[in-house]
Amino acid sequence: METLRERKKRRTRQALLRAALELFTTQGYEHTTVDEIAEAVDVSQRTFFRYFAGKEEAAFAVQEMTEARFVAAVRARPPHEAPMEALRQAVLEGWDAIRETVESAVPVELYLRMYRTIGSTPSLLAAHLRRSAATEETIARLLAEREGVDVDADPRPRLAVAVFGGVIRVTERQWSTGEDFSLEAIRALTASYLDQVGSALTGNWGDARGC
Amino acid sequence: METLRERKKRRTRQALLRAALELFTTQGYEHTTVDEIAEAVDVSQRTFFRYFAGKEEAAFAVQEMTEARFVAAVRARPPHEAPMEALRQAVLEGWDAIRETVESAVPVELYLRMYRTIGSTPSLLAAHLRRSAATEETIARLLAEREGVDVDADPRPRLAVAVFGGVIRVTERQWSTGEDFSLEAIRALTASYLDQVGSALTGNWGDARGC
DNA sequence: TGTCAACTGTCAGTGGCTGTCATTAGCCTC
DNA sequence: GAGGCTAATGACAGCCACTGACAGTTGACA
Repeated sequence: METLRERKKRRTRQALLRAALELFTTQGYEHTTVDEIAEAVDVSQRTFFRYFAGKEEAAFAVQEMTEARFVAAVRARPPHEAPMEALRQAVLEGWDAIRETVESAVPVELYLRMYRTIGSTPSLLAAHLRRSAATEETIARLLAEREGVDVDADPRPRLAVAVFGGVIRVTERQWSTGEDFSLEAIRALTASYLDQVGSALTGNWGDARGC
Repeated sequence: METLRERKKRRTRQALLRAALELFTTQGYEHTTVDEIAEAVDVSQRTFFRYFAGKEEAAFAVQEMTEARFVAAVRARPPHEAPMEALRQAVLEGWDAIRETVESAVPVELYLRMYRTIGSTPSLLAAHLRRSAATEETIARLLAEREGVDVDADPRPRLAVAVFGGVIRVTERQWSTGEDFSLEAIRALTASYLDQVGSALTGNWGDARGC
Protein backbone atom coordinates (compact mmCIF):
# COMPACT_ATOMS: atom_id res chain seq x y z
CA MET A 1 0.00 0.00 0.00
CA GLU A 2 1.30 3.37 -1.03
CA THR A 3 1.14 6.29 1.34
CA LEU A 4 -0.09 9.71 0.27
CA ARG A 5 3.37 11.19 0.63
CA GLU A 6 4.84 8.55 -1.64
CA ARG A 7 2.11 9.07 -4.18
CA LYS A 8 2.78 12.80 -4.22
CA LYS A 9 6.48 12.24 -4.69
CA ARG A 10 5.94 9.82 -7.51
CA ARG A 11 3.56 12.21 -9.22
CA THR A 12 5.92 15.14 -8.86
CA ARG A 13 8.81 13.14 -10.25
CA GLN A 14 6.76 11.87 -13.13
CA ALA A 15 5.45 15.35 -13.89
CA LEU A 16 8.96 16.79 -13.82
CA LEU A 17 10.27 14.02 -16.04
CA ARG A 18 7.51 14.39 -18.53
CA ALA A 19 7.72 18.15 -18.65
CA ALA A 20 11.48 17.93 -19.06
CA LEU A 21 11.36 15.46 -21.93
CA GLU A 22 8.55 17.37 -23.59
CA LEU A 23 10.54 20.58 -23.45
CA PHE A 24 13.81 18.93 -24.43
CA THR A 25 12.30 17.29 -27.48
CA THR A 26 10.35 20.29 -28.69
CA GLN A 27 12.56 23.29 -28.04
CA GLY A 28 15.90 21.53 -27.58
CA TYR A 29 17.88 20.43 -24.55
CA GLU A 30 20.24 23.40 -24.46
CA HIS A 31 17.46 25.91 -24.88
CA THR A 32 15.50 24.50 -21.97
CA THR A 33 16.31 25.90 -18.55
CA VAL A 34 15.67 24.09 -15.30
CA ASP A 35 13.53 27.03 -14.26
CA GLU A 36 11.25 26.39 -17.20
CA ILE A 37 10.83 22.75 -16.27
CA ALA A 38 10.14 23.59 -12.65
CA GLU A 39 7.71 26.29 -13.63
CA ALA A 40 5.83 23.92 -15.94
CA VAL A 41 5.19 21.65 -12.95
CA ASP A 42 4.77 24.57 -10.56
CA VAL A 43 7.53 23.68 -8.16
CA SER A 44 10.68 25.55 -7.26
CA GLN A 45 13.93 25.06 -9.13
CA ARG A 46 15.42 23.63 -5.93
CA THR A 47 12.81 20.89 -5.92
CA PHE A 48 13.78 19.81 -9.41
CA PHE A 49 17.31 19.24 -8.15
CA ARG A 50 15.97 17.15 -5.29
CA TYR A 51 14.47 14.71 -7.80
CA PHE A 52 17.20 14.80 -10.42
CA ALA A 53 20.89 15.41 -9.93
CA GLY A 54 20.81 17.67 -12.96
CA LYS A 55 19.24 18.28 -16.34
CA GLU A 56 21.19 15.37 -17.72
CA GLU A 57 19.80 12.86 -15.26
CA ALA A 58 16.28 13.81 -16.25
CA ALA A 59 17.16 13.39 -19.91
CA PHE A 60 18.38 9.84 -19.30
CA ALA A 61 15.87 8.67 -16.71
CA VAL A 62 13.98 6.48 -19.17
CA GLN A 63 17.11 5.22 -20.92
CA GLU A 64 18.25 4.13 -17.49
CA MET A 65 15.30 1.78 -17.27
CA THR A 66 15.88 0.17 -20.64
CA GLU A 67 19.57 -0.28 -19.92
CA ALA A 68 18.81 -1.99 -16.64
CA ARG A 69 16.42 -4.23 -18.48
CA PHE A 70 19.07 -5.11 -21.04
CA VAL A 71 21.60 -6.01 -18.34
CA ALA A 72 19.00 -8.19 -16.65
CA ALA A 73 18.24 -9.89 -19.98
CA VAL A 74 21.89 -10.71 -20.51
CA ARG A 75 22.08 -12.12 -17.00
CA ALA A 76 19.09 -14.33 -17.77
CA ARG A 77 20.50 -15.88 -20.93
CA PRO A 78 21.31 -19.61 -20.72
CA PRO A 79 24.97 -20.19 -19.78
CA HIS A 80 25.75 -22.48 -22.67
CA GLU A 81 25.03 -19.74 -25.19
CA ALA A 82 28.05 -18.12 -26.84
CA PRO A 83 28.72 -14.60 -25.48
CA MET A 84 27.92 -12.67 -28.66
CA GLU A 85 24.78 -14.69 -29.21
CA ALA A 86 23.62 -13.97 -25.66
CA LEU A 87 24.13 -10.24 -26.21
CA ARG A 88 22.27 -10.38 -29.49
CA GLN A 89 19.30 -12.14 -28.01
CA ALA A 90 19.23 -9.86 -24.99
CA VAL A 91 19.20 -6.66 -27.02
CA LEU A 92 16.47 -7.94 -29.33
CA GLU A 93 14.39 -9.02 -26.34
CA GLY A 94 14.92 -5.51 -24.99
CA TRP A 95 13.41 -3.94 -28.08
CA ASP A 96 10.50 -6.35 -28.00
CA ALA A 97 9.68 -5.44 -24.43
CA ILE A 98 10.31 -1.71 -24.75
CA ARG A 99 6.67 -0.67 -24.44
CA GLU A 100 6.24 -2.57 -21.24
CA THR A 101 9.51 -1.19 -19.91
CA VAL A 102 8.89 2.45 -20.70
CA GLU A 103 5.19 3.10 -20.61
CA SER A 104 5.03 3.25 -16.81
CA ALA A 105 7.10 6.42 -16.93
CA VAL A 106 6.28 8.19 -20.19
CA PRO A 107 4.57 7.40 -23.51
CA VAL A 108 6.79 5.29 -25.77
CA GLU A 109 6.47 7.95 -28.43
CA LEU A 110 8.06 10.52 -26.11
CA TYR A 111 10.81 8.05 -25.29
CA LEU A 112 11.62 7.57 -28.95
CA ARG A 113 11.64 11.32 -29.54
CA MET A 114 14.01 11.76 -26.63
CA TYR A 115 16.19 8.98 -27.98
CA ARG A 116 16.65 10.96 -31.15
CA THR A 117 17.18 14.22 -29.30
CA ILE A 118 20.05 12.59 -27.45
CA GLY A 119 21.63 11.64 -30.75
CA SER A 120 21.43 15.16 -32.09
CA THR A 121 22.53 17.04 -28.98
CA PRO A 122 26.33 16.98 -28.58
CA SER A 123 26.41 17.20 -24.80
CA LEU A 124 23.76 14.51 -24.46
CA LEU A 125 25.47 12.32 -27.01
CA ALA A 126 28.64 12.57 -24.95
CA ALA A 127 26.78 11.60 -21.80
CA HIS A 128 25.09 8.75 -23.64
CA LEU A 129 28.40 7.35 -24.80
CA ARG A 130 29.84 7.55 -21.31
CA ARG A 131 26.81 5.77 -19.91
CA SER A 132 27.15 3.13 -22.60
CA ALA A 133 30.77 2.66 -21.61
CA ALA A 134 29.70 2.06 -18.04
CA THR A 135 27.09 -0.45 -19.13
CA GLU A 136 29.65 -2.20 -21.30
CA GLU A 137 31.91 -2.57 -18.30
CA THR A 138 29.08 -4.19 -16.37
CA ILE A 139 28.33 -6.57 -19.20
CA ALA A 140 31.99 -7.44 -19.65
CA ARG A 141 32.22 -8.49 -16.02
CA LEU A 142 29.04 -10.47 -16.39
CA LEU A 143 30.29 -12.34 -19.43
CA ALA A 144 33.68 -12.96 -17.88
CA GLU A 145 32.10 -14.51 -14.83
CA ARG A 146 29.77 -16.56 -16.98
CA GLU A 147 32.63 -17.90 -19.07
CA GLY A 148 34.93 -18.36 -16.12
CA VAL A 149 37.70 -16.00 -17.16
CA ASP A 150 39.36 -13.11 -15.30
CA VAL A 151 38.11 -9.85 -16.73
CA ASP A 152 41.30 -8.00 -15.83
CA ALA A 153 43.73 -10.61 -17.09
CA ASP A 154 41.88 -11.60 -20.25
CA PRO A 155 40.91 -8.74 -22.57
CA ARG A 156 38.45 -10.80 -24.58
CA PRO A 157 35.31 -10.09 -22.55
CA ARG A 158 35.84 -6.35 -22.81
CA LEU A 159 36.78 -6.66 -26.47
CA ALA A 160 33.68 -8.63 -27.33
CA VAL A 161 31.44 -6.20 -25.49
CA ALA A 162 33.17 -3.19 -27.06
CA VAL A 163 32.59 -4.63 -30.52
CA PHE A 164 28.98 -5.31 -29.69
CA GLY A 165 28.55 -1.82 -28.29
CA GLY A 166 30.09 -0.37 -31.40
CA VAL A 167 27.55 -2.12 -33.57
CA ILE A 168 24.73 -0.88 -31.37
CA ARG A 169 25.96 2.69 -31.68
CA VAL A 170 26.08 2.43 -35.46
CA THR A 171 22.55 1.10 -35.34
CA GLU A 172 21.35 3.95 -33.18
CA ARG A 173 23.00 6.47 -35.45
CA GLN A 174 21.50 5.04 -38.59
CA TRP A 175 18.07 4.81 -37.04
CA SER A 176 18.02 8.33 -35.68
CA THR A 177 19.19 9.86 -38.96
CA GLY A 178 16.87 7.76 -41.09
CA GLU A 179 13.23 8.32 -41.88
CA ASP A 180 11.56 5.43 -40.16
CA PHE A 181 11.42 6.26 -36.47
CA SER A 182 9.39 3.23 -35.55
CA LEU A 183 10.22 0.58 -33.02
CA GLU A 184 10.16 -2.07 -35.72
CA ALA A 185 12.73 -0.16 -37.72
CA ILE A 186 15.32 -0.04 -34.99
CA ARG A 187 14.75 -3.66 -34.09
CA ALA A 188 15.24 -4.76 -37.66
CA LEU A 189 18.31 -2.57 -38.05
CA THR A 190 19.84 -4.08 -34.92
CA ALA A 191 19.43 -7.61 -36.19
CA SER A 192 20.66 -6.72 -39.65
CA TYR A 193 23.78 -4.91 -38.51
CA LEU A 194 24.75 -7.60 -36.06
CA ASP A 195 24.65 -10.02 -38.97
CA GLN A 196 26.95 -7.88 -41.05
CA VAL A 197 29.82 -7.37 -38.59
CA GLY A 198 31.68 -10.40 -39.81
CA SER A 199 31.68 -9.37 -43.42
CA ALA A 200 32.50 -5.78 -42.44
CA LEU A 201 35.73 -6.91 -40.83
CA THR A 202 36.99 -8.99 -43.72
CA GLY A 203 37.17 -6.05 -46.10
CA ASN A 204 36.87 -6.32 -49.87
CA TRP A 205 33.55 -4.53 -49.62
CA GLY A 206 33.58 -3.46 -53.20
CA ASP A 207 33.91 -7.01 -54.49
CA ALA A 208 31.48 -8.47 -52.01
CA ARG A 209 28.74 -5.93 -52.58
CA GLY A 210 25.48 -7.57 -53.38
CA CYS A 211 26.52 -10.99 -52.11
CA MET B 1 58.18 35.71 -40.94
CA GLU B 2 56.20 35.90 -37.75
CA THR B 3 55.08 39.26 -36.43
CA LEU B 4 55.42 40.25 -32.79
CA ARG B 5 51.69 40.14 -32.28
CA GLU B 6 51.51 36.58 -33.59
CA ARG B 7 54.41 35.50 -31.40
CA LYS B 8 52.71 36.93 -28.33
CA LYS B 9 49.48 35.15 -29.17
CA ARG B 10 51.22 31.86 -29.67
CA ARG B 11 53.05 32.23 -26.39
CA THR B 12 49.90 33.17 -24.49
CA ARG B 13 48.04 30.20 -25.91
CA GLN B 14 50.86 27.84 -25.13
CA ALA B 15 51.20 29.20 -21.61
CA LEU B 16 47.47 28.85 -21.01
CA LEU B 17 47.46 25.32 -22.40
CA ARG B 18 50.39 24.25 -20.33
CA ALA B 19 49.09 25.82 -17.16
CA ALA B 20 45.70 24.23 -17.74
CA LEU B 21 47.06 20.72 -18.27
CA GLU B 22 49.43 21.08 -15.34
CA LEU B 23 46.57 22.08 -13.06
CA PHE B 24 44.16 19.50 -14.48
CA THR B 25 46.61 16.65 -14.00
CA THR B 26 47.77 17.64 -10.53
CA GLN B 27 44.68 18.88 -8.73
CA GLY B 28 42.00 17.43 -10.99
CA TYR B 29 39.91 18.85 -13.83
CA GLU B 30 36.80 19.59 -11.82
CA HIS B 31 38.73 21.23 -9.04
CA THR B 32 40.47 23.60 -11.40
CA THR B 33 38.71 26.86 -12.16
CA VAL B 34 39.25 28.92 -15.26
CA ASP B 35 40.18 31.81 -12.98
CA GLU B 36 43.06 29.76 -11.60
CA ILE B 37 44.37 28.98 -15.07
CA ALA B 38 44.11 32.60 -16.13
CA GLU B 39 45.77 33.77 -12.96
CA ALA B 40 48.64 31.34 -13.42
CA VAL B 41 49.36 32.98 -16.78
CA ASP B 42 48.47 36.44 -15.51
CA VAL B 43 45.72 37.19 -17.97
CA SER B 44 42.03 37.84 -17.39
CA GLN B 45 39.48 35.05 -17.37
CA ARG B 46 37.94 36.61 -20.45
CA THR B 47 41.19 36.16 -22.34
CA PHE B 48 41.25 32.44 -21.59
CA PHE B 49 37.88 32.14 -23.30
CA ARG B 50 39.25 33.99 -26.31
CA TYR B 51 41.83 31.23 -26.79
CA PHE B 52 39.71 28.24 -25.82
CA ALA B 53 35.98 27.80 -26.18
CA GLY B 54 35.94 26.34 -22.67
CA LYS B 55 37.84 24.27 -20.14
CA GLU B 56 37.10 21.19 -22.20
CA GLU B 57 38.73 22.51 -25.34
CA ALA B 58 41.92 23.20 -23.44
CA ALA B 59 41.87 19.68 -22.02
CA PHE B 60 41.68 18.19 -25.52
CA ALA B 61 43.92 20.58 -27.44
CA VAL B 62 46.79 18.08 -27.65
CA GLN B 63 44.56 15.07 -28.31
CA GLU B 64 43.22 17.07 -31.21
CA MET B 65 46.66 17.06 -32.79
CA THR B 66 47.19 13.32 -32.42
CA GLU B 67 43.74 12.60 -33.82
CA ALA B 68 44.40 14.75 -36.84
CA ARG B 69 47.65 12.90 -37.35
CA PHE B 70 45.85 9.57 -37.16
CA VAL B 71 43.31 10.61 -39.75
CA ALA B 72 46.11 11.79 -42.02
CA ALA B 73 47.90 8.47 -41.55
CA VAL B 74 44.81 6.54 -42.58
CA ARG B 75 44.47 8.74 -45.63
CA ALA B 76 48.07 8.00 -46.55
CA ARG B 77 47.76 4.21 -46.41
CA PRO B 78 48.09 2.37 -49.75
CA PRO B 79 44.68 1.77 -51.36
CA HIS B 80 45.16 -1.95 -51.88
CA GLU B 81 45.41 -2.54 -48.11
CA ALA B 82 42.39 -4.08 -46.41
CA PRO B 83 40.46 -1.52 -44.32
CA MET B 84 41.17 -3.01 -40.90
CA GLU B 85 44.82 -3.46 -41.75
CA ALA B 86 45.07 0.19 -42.83
CA LEU B 87 43.57 1.31 -39.52
CA ARG B 88 45.93 -0.90 -37.60
CA GLN B 89 49.00 0.42 -39.34
CA ALA B 90 47.84 4.02 -39.03
CA VAL B 91 47.26 3.83 -35.30
CA LEU B 92 50.61 2.14 -34.67
CA GLU B 93 52.35 4.75 -36.80
CA GLY B 94 50.59 7.35 -34.71
CA TRP B 95 52.06 5.98 -31.50
CA ASP B 96 55.50 5.80 -33.05
CA ALA B 97 55.38 9.45 -34.05
CA ILE B 98 53.71 10.74 -30.91
CA ARG B 99 56.79 12.61 -29.59
CA GLU B 100 57.16 14.50 -32.80
CA THR B 101 53.43 15.25 -32.90
CA VAL B 102 53.06 16.48 -29.36
CA GLU B 103 56.33 18.01 -28.26
CA SER B 104 55.77 21.28 -30.10
CA ALA B 105 52.89 22.02 -27.75
CA VAL B 106 53.69 20.39 -24.42
CA PRO B 107 56.11 17.78 -23.04
CA VAL B 108 55.08 14.24 -23.96
CA GLU B 109 55.05 13.35 -20.30
CA LEU B 110 52.37 15.98 -19.65
CA TYR B 111 50.38 14.68 -22.60
CA LEU B 112 50.43 11.14 -21.20
CA ARG B 113 49.37 12.39 -17.77
CA MET B 114 46.50 14.31 -19.34
CA TYR B 115 45.53 11.22 -21.31
CA ARG B 116 45.08 9.36 -18.06
CA THR B 117 43.28 12.24 -16.41
CA ILE B 118 40.75 12.15 -19.22
CA GLY B 119 40.12 8.48 -18.54
CA SER B 120 39.50 9.05 -14.86
CA THR B 121 37.33 12.17 -15.12
CA PRO B 122 33.72 11.33 -16.02
CA SER B 123 32.91 14.55 -17.84
CA LEU B 124 36.16 14.40 -19.80
CA LEU B 125 35.65 10.74 -20.58
CA ALA B 126 32.25 11.62 -21.99
CA ALA B 127 33.73 14.36 -24.14
CA HIS B 128 36.48 12.02 -25.26
CA LEU B 129 34.00 9.40 -26.38
CA ARG B 130 32.01 11.96 -28.30
CA ARG B 131 35.12 13.21 -30.01
CA SER B 132 36.06 9.65 -30.84
CA ALA B 133 32.65 9.15 -32.37
CA ALA B 134 33.21 12.18 -34.58
CA THR B 135 36.61 10.89 -35.65
CA GLU B 136 35.11 7.48 -36.39
CA GLU B 137 32.59 9.12 -38.67
CA THR B 138 35.40 10.84 -40.54
CA ILE B 139 37.32 7.59 -40.89
CA ALA B 140 34.24 5.70 -41.99
CA ARG B 141 33.70 8.16 -44.83
CA LEU B 142 37.36 7.90 -45.74
CA LEU B 143 37.27 4.12 -45.91
CA ALA B 144 34.02 4.10 -47.82
CA GLU B 145 35.44 6.38 -50.45
CA ARG B 146 38.63 4.33 -50.61
CA GLU B 147 36.70 1.13 -51.11
CA GLY B 148 34.18 2.66 -53.44
CA VAL B 149 31.04 2.05 -51.42
CA ASP B 150 28.30 4.44 -50.28
CA VAL B 151 28.72 5.15 -46.59
CA ASP B 152 25.02 5.79 -46.09
CA ALA B 153 23.75 2.79 -48.00
CA ASP B 154 26.32 0.26 -46.85
CA PRO B 155 26.77 -0.04 -43.07
CA ARG B 156 30.04 -1.93 -43.31
CA PRO B 157 32.43 1.04 -43.26
CA ARG B 158 30.85 2.40 -40.10
CA LEU B 159 30.67 -1.07 -38.57
CA ALA B 160 34.32 -1.76 -39.22
CA VAL B 161 35.38 1.59 -37.80
CA ALA B 162 33.13 1.16 -34.77
CA VAL B 163 34.68 -2.22 -34.04
CA PHE B 164 38.13 -0.76 -34.42
CA GLY B 165 37.25 2.18 -32.19
CA GLY B 166 35.90 -0.20 -29.59
CA VAL B 167 39.19 -2.05 -29.47
CA ILE B 168 41.09 1.21 -29.13
CA ARG B 169 38.90 2.24 -26.21
CA VAL B 170 39.50 -1.04 -24.43
CA THR B 171 43.21 -0.51 -25.00
CA GLU B 172 43.08 3.00 -23.58
CA ARG B 173 41.20 1.80 -20.56
CA GLN B 174 43.57 -1.03 -19.84
CA TRP B 175 46.60 1.19 -20.26
CA SER B 176 45.34 3.97 -18.04
CA THR B 177 44.34 1.59 -15.25
CA GLY B 178 47.52 -0.45 -15.46
CA GLU B 179 50.92 0.27 -13.95
CA ASP B 180 53.05 0.86 -17.00
CA PHE B 181 52.32 4.36 -18.23
CA SER B 182 54.97 4.32 -20.91
CA LEU B 183 54.55 4.93 -24.59
CA GLU B 184 55.86 1.47 -25.36
CA ALA B 185 53.21 -0.08 -23.14
CA ILE B 186 50.27 1.48 -24.94
CA ARG B 187 51.76 0.70 -28.33
CA ALA B 188 52.24 -2.94 -27.40
CA LEU B 189 48.75 -3.16 -25.91
CA THR B 190 47.24 -1.74 -29.08
CA ALA B 191 48.92 -4.33 -31.26
CA SER B 192 48.08 -7.16 -28.90
CA TYR B 193 44.41 -6.30 -28.53
CA LEU B 194 43.90 -5.82 -32.24
CA ASP B 195 45.22 -9.35 -32.67
CA GLN B 196 42.76 -10.76 -30.19
CA VAL B 197 39.51 -9.34 -31.55
CA GLY B 198 38.89 -12.33 -33.74
CA SER B 199 39.18 -14.85 -30.97
CA ALA B 200 37.16 -12.62 -28.65
CA LEU B 201 34.21 -12.77 -31.03
CA THR B 202 34.16 -16.52 -31.44
CA GLY B 203 33.47 -17.19 -27.75
CA ASN B 204 34.49 -20.37 -25.94
CA TRP B 205 37.02 -18.33 -24.00
CA GLY B 206 37.24 -20.82 -21.21
CA ASP B 207 38.18 -23.66 -23.56
CA ALA B 208 40.50 -21.53 -25.64
CA ARG B 209 42.42 -20.08 -22.74
CA GLY B 210 46.11 -20.59 -23.11
CA CYS B 211 45.96 -21.51 -26.77
C1' DT C 1 -4.05 16.16 18.51
C1' DG C 2 0.50 17.01 18.92
C1' DT C 3 5.12 15.68 17.69
C1' DC C 4 8.38 14.25 14.41
C1' DA C 5 10.28 13.73 10.02
C1' DA C 6 9.97 14.41 5.26
C1' DC C 7 9.29 17.56 1.72
C1' DT C 8 9.53 22.11 -0.11
C1' DG C 9 10.60 27.15 -0.90
C1' DT C 10 13.70 30.98 -0.45
C1' DC C 11 18.00 32.96 -0.57
C1' DA C 12 22.70 33.49 -1.17
C1' DG C 13 26.70 31.99 -3.47
C1' DT C 14 30.07 29.51 -6.88
C1' DG C 15 31.71 28.52 -11.39
C1' DG C 16 31.39 28.18 -16.52
C1' DC C 17 30.47 31.03 -20.10
C1' DT C 18 28.93 35.30 -23.07
C1' DG C 19 28.10 40.14 -24.61
C1' DT C 20 29.58 44.80 -24.32
C1' DC C 21 32.55 48.57 -24.09
C1' DA C 22 36.55 51.12 -23.04
C1' DT C 23 41.62 50.74 -23.07
C1' DT C 24 46.00 49.13 -24.51
C1' DA C 25 49.43 47.92 -27.78
C1' DG C 26 51.29 46.28 -32.20
C1' DC C 27 51.10 47.62 -37.10
C1' DC C 28 51.21 50.39 -41.10
C1' DT C 29 51.01 54.64 -43.72
C1' DC C 30 52.25 59.24 -44.76
C1' DG D 1 58.28 59.14 -36.20
C1' DA D 2 53.60 60.87 -35.48
C1' DG D 3 49.31 59.61 -36.50
C1' DG D 4 45.40 56.61 -37.28
C1' DC D 5 43.74 51.78 -37.64
C1' DT D 6 42.76 47.51 -35.65
C1' DA D 7 43.69 43.34 -33.02
C1' DA D 8 44.07 41.97 -28.29
C1' DT D 9 42.89 42.61 -23.71
C1' DG D 10 40.64 43.88 -19.24
C1' DA D 11 36.74 45.15 -16.58
C1' DC D 12 32.05 44.59 -15.79
C1' DA D 13 27.43 42.90 -15.96
C1' DG D 14 24.60 39.10 -16.62
C1' DC D 15 22.71 34.11 -17.64
C1' DC D 16 22.38 29.46 -16.25
C1' DA D 17 23.52 25.02 -13.80
C1' DC D 18 24.10 23.65 -9.46
C1' DT D 19 24.78 23.64 -4.09
C1' DG D 20 24.41 24.65 0.92
C1' DA D 21 21.79 26.52 4.63
C1' DC D 22 17.74 27.63 6.92
C1' DA D 23 12.97 28.16 7.61
C1' DG D 24 8.21 26.91 6.66
C1' DT D 25 4.78 23.41 5.50
C1' DT D 26 2.58 19.09 5.34
C1' DG D 27 1.88 14.12 5.73
C1' DA D 28 2.78 10.11 9.21
C1' DC D 29 2.07 8.08 13.38
C1' DA D 30 1.68 7.50 18.26
